[in-house]
Amino acid sequence: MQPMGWDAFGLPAENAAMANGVPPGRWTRDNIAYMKAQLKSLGFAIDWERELATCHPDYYRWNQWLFLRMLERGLAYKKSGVVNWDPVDQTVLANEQVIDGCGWRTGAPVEKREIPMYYLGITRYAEELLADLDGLGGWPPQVKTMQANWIGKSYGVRFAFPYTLDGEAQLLWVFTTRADTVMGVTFCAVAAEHPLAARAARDNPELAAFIEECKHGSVKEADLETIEKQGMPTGIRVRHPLSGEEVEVWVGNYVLMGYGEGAVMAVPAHDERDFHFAQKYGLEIRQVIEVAGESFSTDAWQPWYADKERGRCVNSGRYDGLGYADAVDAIAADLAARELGEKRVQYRLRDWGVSRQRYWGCPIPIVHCDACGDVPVPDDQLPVVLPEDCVPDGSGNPLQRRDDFVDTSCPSCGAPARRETDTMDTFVDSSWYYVRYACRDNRAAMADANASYWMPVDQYVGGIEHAILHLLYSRFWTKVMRDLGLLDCAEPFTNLLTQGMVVAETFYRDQGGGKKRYYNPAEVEVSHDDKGKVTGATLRADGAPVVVGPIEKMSKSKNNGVDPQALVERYGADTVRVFTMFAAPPEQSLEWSDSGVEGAARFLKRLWTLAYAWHPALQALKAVGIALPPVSGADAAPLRRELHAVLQQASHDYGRYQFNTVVSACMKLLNLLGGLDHEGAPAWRLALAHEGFSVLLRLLAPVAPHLCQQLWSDLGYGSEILDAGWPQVDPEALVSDEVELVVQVNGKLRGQVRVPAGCDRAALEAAALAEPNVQRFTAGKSLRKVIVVPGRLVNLVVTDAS
RNA sequence: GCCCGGGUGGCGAAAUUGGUAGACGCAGGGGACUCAAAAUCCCCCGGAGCGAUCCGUGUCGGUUCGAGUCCGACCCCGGGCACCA
Repeated sequence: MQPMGWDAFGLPAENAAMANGVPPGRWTRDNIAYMKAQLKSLGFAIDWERELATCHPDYYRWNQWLFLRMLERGLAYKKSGVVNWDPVDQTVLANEQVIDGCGWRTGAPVEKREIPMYYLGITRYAEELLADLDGLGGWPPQVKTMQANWIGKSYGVRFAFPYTLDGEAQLLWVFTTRADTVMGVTFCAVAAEHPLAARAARDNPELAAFIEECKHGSVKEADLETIEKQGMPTGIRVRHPLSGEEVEVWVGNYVLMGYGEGAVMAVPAHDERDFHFAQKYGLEIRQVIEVAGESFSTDAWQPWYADKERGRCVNSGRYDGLGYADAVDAIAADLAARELGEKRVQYRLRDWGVSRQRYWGCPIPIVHCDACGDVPVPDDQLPVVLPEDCVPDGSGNPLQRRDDFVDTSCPSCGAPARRETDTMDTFVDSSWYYVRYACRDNRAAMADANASYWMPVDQYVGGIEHAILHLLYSRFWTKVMRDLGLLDCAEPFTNLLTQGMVVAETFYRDQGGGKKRYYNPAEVEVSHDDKGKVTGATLRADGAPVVVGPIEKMSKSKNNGVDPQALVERYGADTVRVFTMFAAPPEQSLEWSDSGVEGAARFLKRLWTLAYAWHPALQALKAVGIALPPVSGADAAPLRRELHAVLQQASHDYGRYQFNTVVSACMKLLNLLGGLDHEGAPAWRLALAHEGFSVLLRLLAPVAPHLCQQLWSDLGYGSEILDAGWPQVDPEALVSDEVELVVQVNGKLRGQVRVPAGCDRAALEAAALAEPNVQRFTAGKSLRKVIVVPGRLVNLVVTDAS
């Protein structure tokens, strides 16, 4: 069970409050008391207020302390940032659609806002974060691939286009990974937030309007990539650094200010996006790369236009004939000679903006003073704590209206000053909680020798949705703590299991104005057609229809979470655990359904009944202290072979976290034991049952601990199943003197043969050819080849006799 | 749009990583027990065919003695895309 705190993904207490009808987002002292009680009733032996909760003042203290250490080292800094801003809509208040106890999800289009923000310098660790992925052998490869792509190391050239503006010589810097195409530049494009765009807009109202329009879009990469590419010329011209030709600067809505220089060179002939942009606005497309045997046309884009491997420079003066690598070298050297550029390694990764305009988060420990500027809160005044009785009303960050929080004095000069009201991203909280668990009692330090002793975490389990952000932030935070001498490890998690999402249907009604109200699956009656397809859904409360939305991961905002508590109450925890583990392997996403829970209940019931059927015989055996005879003989051998084969498979599957087939193995063992007659059983059968139950109970104990512990002691194996040790495969039991092989003819199954275990190839071939059904397919053909897969099959390759 | 996964019976899935496709369950059908029902137990259960056999792992193509598994193209679904956390 995952330890629970206030963040580290989802506030359990908040969910509990919502489930109990407490209006979400009304964070009053009463609610907090209620939530504490909820946590206690859920059986968490955590005094969360004193110890573990990541919102606890003592945890905030170290968030803030480390933030200040980063600030001292320039690893945290303040700069202007562009964020998405949900417009506040008071009418939503009535609908109780809430996010984060602060902002209200309105469904209205977002605006971009430019505000001062604090950033953490994760990009300084980009190289190490990338390189250390190689050492993470216990991580799923796809997670490492995702992180590597996210960091996005690329080799390129940073160079400048000189220009003169307002009588001053200036440089427009750009970055490109395709310097070999630089002679094909026909224009440049800058982001709407670029200073050059602002300067040009000063005497160009049309451009100013366009820039204003760009500000209304989203800053999300997904949206930027899918919007229609739009642009407008600035009228400003810059000089090509190599050819000296003048090229025009455009403002493009697809250029990101936060990435690279906020400006790009455009080579329409060899970049697909530039190509379409140039086509749309009638800009020049100049071919400077050719591939032998292909012909270039400005009519339509072809993938080879961007081919780095086969391309050669043309129409590029002295670079003609060079391939990609040589051309980049030559061009970079020439740019360097003019002091207008150099080779540069670039990362896609951006610094981590941690400022949030929300109430519920760790306060950023800064005081704003008119005289001294932004002053860090001194260590001895940490932590800066949140007022607990704040009631968000949907009109922005409520901290801004709390004078008792905001009004303070400057730590430097003592004059009246204002506290920063932005709080930290809650990813900060989740970046090191596992470190704090190992040294939670230490009031004097963020981490100590205990933390270093326990770290790194041997086995971390989390949802695949955290593959990039949370897991990358945690790795970064660990490296920062190491560099500050707080930890002696460089990576937080040795082994990683990424669970698939539990997904469920979403149900909603449109509230008008793009707003939606989501209903929990428990409140909804779903109708199906004969094939089991969903045909519609109605709300139980009023019988009127609701819209069936897409199947998505369970979340608060979509209100599609399903609480297994009802099942636990009806069937017991062991049954629900067996059912859950049996449903699918943990890495796979799973659409939640109750069907099948009956099967799990039946299985445990059968196990219990069968164990007690054998109970008197096994007890009697124990009472007289007879040593069990070895399980041997012709009757026992095949059964014991099966027992150990299943055990081998189950142990293997535990090793790869495939718990569904472990449960399946336990069911097979039960079926095997159920086939043994316990009435007046001979010694070998008693011994086999004794061995069988001991294996089955130990395999199942991690999944159904209560029942297995009880049976373990009832059947007289010992007092604690936890101390029993893992069952071991007996290699002798697996040995068989006969094997059954499949016979194929030309790859198609035609028969089976039983042969002695040590049978040689010739005898095997003969046996296969002798099989009557096989002969039907080989008669009159000539045998070309015989393929033998030991222990599995013989494949006879035949052709028509010629 | 980009990155990462996935697609197998009516349903959840398995196939020890290129070697008998559908293990183990759920649902369904039939039977036993019962006055009856529940529970329990037994049998059947991908499609076509009396059968031999043929077809079948999202679609199309390829490699191979042999492909759910490998390669190429495409379709659909899920996760992430930096302020949901």
